[in-house]
Amino acid sequence: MKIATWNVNSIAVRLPQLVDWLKATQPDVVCLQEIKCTDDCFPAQSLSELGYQAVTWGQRTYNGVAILSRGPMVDARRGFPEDPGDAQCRLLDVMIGPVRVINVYVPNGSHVGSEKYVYKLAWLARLRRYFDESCSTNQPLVLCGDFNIAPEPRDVHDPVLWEGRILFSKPEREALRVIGEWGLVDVFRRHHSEPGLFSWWDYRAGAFRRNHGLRIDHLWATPALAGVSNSAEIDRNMRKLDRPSDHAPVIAEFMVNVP
DNA sequence: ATGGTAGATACTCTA
Repeated sequence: MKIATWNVNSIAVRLPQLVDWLKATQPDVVCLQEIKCTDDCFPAQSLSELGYQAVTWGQRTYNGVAILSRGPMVDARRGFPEDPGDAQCRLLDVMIGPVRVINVYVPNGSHVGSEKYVYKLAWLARLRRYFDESCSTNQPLVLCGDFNIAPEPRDVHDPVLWEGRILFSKPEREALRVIGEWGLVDVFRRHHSEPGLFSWWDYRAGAFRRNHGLRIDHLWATPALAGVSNSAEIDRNMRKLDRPSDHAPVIAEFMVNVP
C-alpha cells in the first residue's frame, strides 16, 4: 500500500497538478486537506477516469477533506460522533481492505491564546478521545493529514524563533504527544532522523527558497503497520511548481496489500 | 514588531 497525504489548498486550483502527480506517483490511497469545496463540486469524475474513487467531506471556502482510493472504501465516518450538523469538515475515517485510514485537517489555531487556539487544543483532545473510544491499537490504522503542529525542534527551520508560536507552542506539542501516546508511530521518522526536512513553507517572504519550513504534515501508524513500512518521503518537487500549494505531499509505502 | 502571499468570496477572512 502506497499512501499519501497532501494539503492542496483548493482542489479547484490544484486539480491539474494532482492529476499529473497521481499519474507519476501511482499511490493506492491519497488523503487530501483544504479542498475548499462542497461535495457536489468535487472533481470526482476527473479522478474516476484515473481509477480513483473518492469519499469527500467538504464545505465552501474553508477546510474540507477527501480520501481517494483505487479500491473500495467502506464504513465512511465524517467528523466526531458528537459533532453538530454544521461542524467544520476536518475528519474523515474509512476502511480500505484491512486498513483503517483516518484523514485529519487539524485547526490552524491562528495565534497562541486566541479563540481559535483554544478550539485547536480542544479539537486535539477530542481526537485522542476518538481513538480511545472507537479505535484499537491492534488494528492496522493510519492517521494522516495536516496536523498544523511541528512535533520537535528538528522539525522547525529555526526552533528558537518558533518556540512558543503557533504551530510550535508547548501545549500544541503536548496535545500531539498525547495522541501519539495512544499507540501511533511517526512513520516518516522511522526512515529519516535528520533536521531540515519540511512539508510546509509559508507563501510569504521567500520561505521555500530559503527552506524556512516546518514539518507539520504527518503519517502515523499503529505499531505493527508502522513496522512493515518500507519508505516515507516528502515530495518537495510539488512545492517548486507554478501556483503551488504551500504544502508538499508526504508519501509512505507499507508491505500490506489493499484492494 | 511587522509584513510578506495565496485562495475564496464579495468589498474581508483564513492560513
